[in-house]
Amino acid sequence: MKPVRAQDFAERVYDLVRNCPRGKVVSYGGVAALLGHPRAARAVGHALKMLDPDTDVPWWRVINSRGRVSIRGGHGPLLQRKLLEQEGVEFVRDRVDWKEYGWDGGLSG
DNA sequence: GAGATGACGGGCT
DNA sequence: AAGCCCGCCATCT
Repeated sequence: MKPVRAQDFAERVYDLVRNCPRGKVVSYGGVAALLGHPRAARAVGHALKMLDPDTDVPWWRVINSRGRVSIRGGHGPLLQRKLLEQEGVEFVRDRVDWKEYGWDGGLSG
């Protein structure tokens, strides 16, 4: 058994987000729960925050439990919304419908 | 080691 | 519905 380092947590987040099918979205809490840490939603946000602009992780598919973009300030939220719309995700009242685009963690995509 | 921060979530007012 | 507070976890200073 290889010891689980804190840094690995971020890697697990990236690996899971990479599994998120195109055109779908998942919440921070959802990612955390799938990783075995249902209360580590904030930690997931940190992991994505540390990502580089050249990363291959679809961080934009991760939003908050309200179906809203959590990033504040700058072009961050605008970029995320644009990327999602490019994948077919529709925004209603600046929100995404979970029963329509919500990802349950399975390979349904 | 301790304190503060944040791309969160749920509950209460 | 909108705003405020507390709890949770990982990272940074």
